[in-house]
Amino acid sequence: MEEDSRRGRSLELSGSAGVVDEMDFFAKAEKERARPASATDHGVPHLGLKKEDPAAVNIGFQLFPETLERDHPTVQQQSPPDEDNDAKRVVEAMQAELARTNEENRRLKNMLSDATNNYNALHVHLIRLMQQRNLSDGNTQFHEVTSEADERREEGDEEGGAVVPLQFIDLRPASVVDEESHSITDEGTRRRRSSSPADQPPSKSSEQEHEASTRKARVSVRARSSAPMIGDGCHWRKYGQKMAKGNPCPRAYYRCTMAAGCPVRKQVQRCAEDRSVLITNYEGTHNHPLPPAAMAMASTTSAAAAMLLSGSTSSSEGVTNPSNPLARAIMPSSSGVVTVSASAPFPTVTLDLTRTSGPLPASSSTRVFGQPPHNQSKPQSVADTVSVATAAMVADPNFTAALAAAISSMMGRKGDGGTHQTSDSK
DNA sequence: CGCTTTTGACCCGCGC
DNA sequence: GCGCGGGTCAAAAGCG
Ligand SMILES: [Zn+2]
Repeated sequence: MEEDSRRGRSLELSGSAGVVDEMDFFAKAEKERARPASATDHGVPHLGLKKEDPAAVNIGFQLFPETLERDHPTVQQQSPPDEDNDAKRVVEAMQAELARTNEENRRLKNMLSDATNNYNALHVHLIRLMQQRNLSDGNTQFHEVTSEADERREEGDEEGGAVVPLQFIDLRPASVVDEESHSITDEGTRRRRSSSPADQPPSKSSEQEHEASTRKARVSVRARSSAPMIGDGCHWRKYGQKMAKGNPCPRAYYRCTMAAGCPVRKQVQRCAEDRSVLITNYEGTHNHPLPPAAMAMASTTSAAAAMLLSGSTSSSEGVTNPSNPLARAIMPSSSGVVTVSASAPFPTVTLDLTRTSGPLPASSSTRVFGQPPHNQSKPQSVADTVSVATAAMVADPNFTAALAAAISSMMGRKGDGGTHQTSDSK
């Protein structure tokens, strides 16, 4: 009976969930409850951003103060103190300067978070639009979408506030989407242990089965980090650990505990050759709002997947073209290498942050390969591999640059140093 | 106290 | 049918 109840629960979860897909990523959600730039108006170009209540703004990215301060050299006074007064004054001056810098830093941080949130919302929206487009009439021009997105940006921010209420994109292939079937009999449905066959017989419609085969996209993140696990804004409970066969490093299994029935699972494993590389595999769909920090990655990856999936309809060309707005949209936030492949039963998005170079992300490249899981017109061949050197960030230099900088800096230092906090590891 | 981690047992799909 | 290997469970141990 236990197992039965469990099964029921899992079912309930997937069913209750709006059925969305996504995954989270790092960024520890540290509540910087600090007072935001109070009266001071963000002297930054507002990209149609709306700043909501400061308290809500908390982002994971932490740009280090050092950087900023370096930029903004504080008052240096080499001359030895002739008098105590002088010295004091100097100190005071420095303190003041410091305070100011801090303040500015904070402001920037907040702004960044705002931008991120907004961006995420927009991002998601864009993706959704894309999918709809692709759905309605297969391959359309992306231009329209682009313009729409732009408009959206100017006005859009309803969701841009704090903890983005809006869920994630469901990147299920069109075939599944159009049929908005609700309860997803997840593969997790299969439960074992003991036997209480008294339960209802598994009556699966063929469609459901089909969907099951489609499964959800999986996301794997490769990042350099010596920490046991990268914090991604969610709480995870470890439920297992196994030794990989040809690999001395064990693999750990986690489950999301942020919400009662979050079916999201993830497995963390260390790369065999390069111990400094941590491979995190996400799978499943959160049924609760994610912290903004997590959202960034989530939307990015799912966006990538969506692009692949939907783009496949109109042949890979659409995806290949660097001018593809979607491609551009995806790149900015992930200054790494995104690899999407749908060869497996389920599409897989791979975010590679291994070679995250410090400076600006002009070097991001997207690699897409794979085919739609089920596409009658196309052969299931291994898939063509397309490489796109994305001339990313064309849109908003300011915004994008800031975001990129924040991310790269975060990863550069923290990741390498092996300090990727484990917000949840406790 | 409520939570997470630990850890051996167990389930299950798959190839032989 | 059997063995294997990946994945999961759950009881007990830890921890703040
Ligand atoms: Zn979750």
